[in-house]
Amino acid sequence: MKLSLRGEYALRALIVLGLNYEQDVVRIQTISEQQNIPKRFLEQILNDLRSAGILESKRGIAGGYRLKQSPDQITLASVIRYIEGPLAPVSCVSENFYERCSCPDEERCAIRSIMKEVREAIVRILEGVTLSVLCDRVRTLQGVHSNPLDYVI
Amino acid sequence: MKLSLRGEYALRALIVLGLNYEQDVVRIQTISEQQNIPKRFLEQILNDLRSAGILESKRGIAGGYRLKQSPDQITLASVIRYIEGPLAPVSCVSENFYERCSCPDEERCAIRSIMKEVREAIVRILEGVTLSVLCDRVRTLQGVHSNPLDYVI
DNA sequence: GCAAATCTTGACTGAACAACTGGAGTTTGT
DNA sequence: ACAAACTCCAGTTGTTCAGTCAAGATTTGC
Repeated sequence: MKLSLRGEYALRALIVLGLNYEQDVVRIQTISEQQNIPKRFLEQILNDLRSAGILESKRGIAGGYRLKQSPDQITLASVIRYIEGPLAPVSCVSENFYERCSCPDEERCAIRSIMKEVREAIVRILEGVTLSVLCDRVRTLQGVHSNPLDYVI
Repeated sequence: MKLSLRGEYALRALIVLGLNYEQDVVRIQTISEQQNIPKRFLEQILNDLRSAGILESKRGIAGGYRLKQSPDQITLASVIRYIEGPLAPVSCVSENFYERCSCPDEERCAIRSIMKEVREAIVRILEGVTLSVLCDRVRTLQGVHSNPLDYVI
């Protein structure tokens, strides 16, 4: 698993929206400025998260994005799977993106058996961390502020 | 961490050479045919491993490659770091390939703290697996053969 | 109804990387 | 000297990454 900038931006944006959960929608530009993410690029990413059913949007002059799912139902694993693809280091050990690899005997492949362990370890962590856990961690790391949009992630 | 074909080929080749440790050199072509790896590509990869000090080569008509280090001194972590780069999912949590990321406060970044855990888990596994462990696992998975070059990895 | 701000969609680009392929050169054993 | 092997450099093809741009659709305030 490798997190590209795209994935990192997605997580940063989700945290902003998570801290603002059940409030009004947040504008792309607000997130873009606050998190220093190129606006056009962020547009794409948020749209992808909307197609994934994680966000919902409101159009027009008072428009913006908002979480559709509850923060404690959104795991890092699911977000990263959606944005980046497989969590496993090789796709022949991936559950969700399995692809056969070129080795002659997959069942008895020693490399594969190690990579399965790696995959397990990664999944165990990322399935366990929800957006609400992440937001809590932000609050802990930064202390309590009055306005959630002030958080530096 | 994501293992590209290049990295997978490197590991497969190393296993062949590991099973043949302290024997004669093995020719590129032998490894290529046995493991179904494009010869020219494998050439490059073995050369890289030689520059890394992991392999040594012998030129000429009876030439080929051989492990330079002992199999129990070669960890998967070191091989993958050399061939692929950082093990960490983002380079701002990498020990060996650290790069600052774009978030405003790295020390208090919640994403970073999760990614550190992921990195730790990956490293713990891959530092613990040496080439000799891997070769043992191949022998276990496949039973004992007379000729090490017969192993299907 | 109109303007302004916002999201939506899709195409486009430039750089980097992956996975090879080719060819010329060098070393070595016989 | 010669052929089989490795070494080194260069180029190719295709894909992904990280954006950018343009044009369109939607909503709201006035």
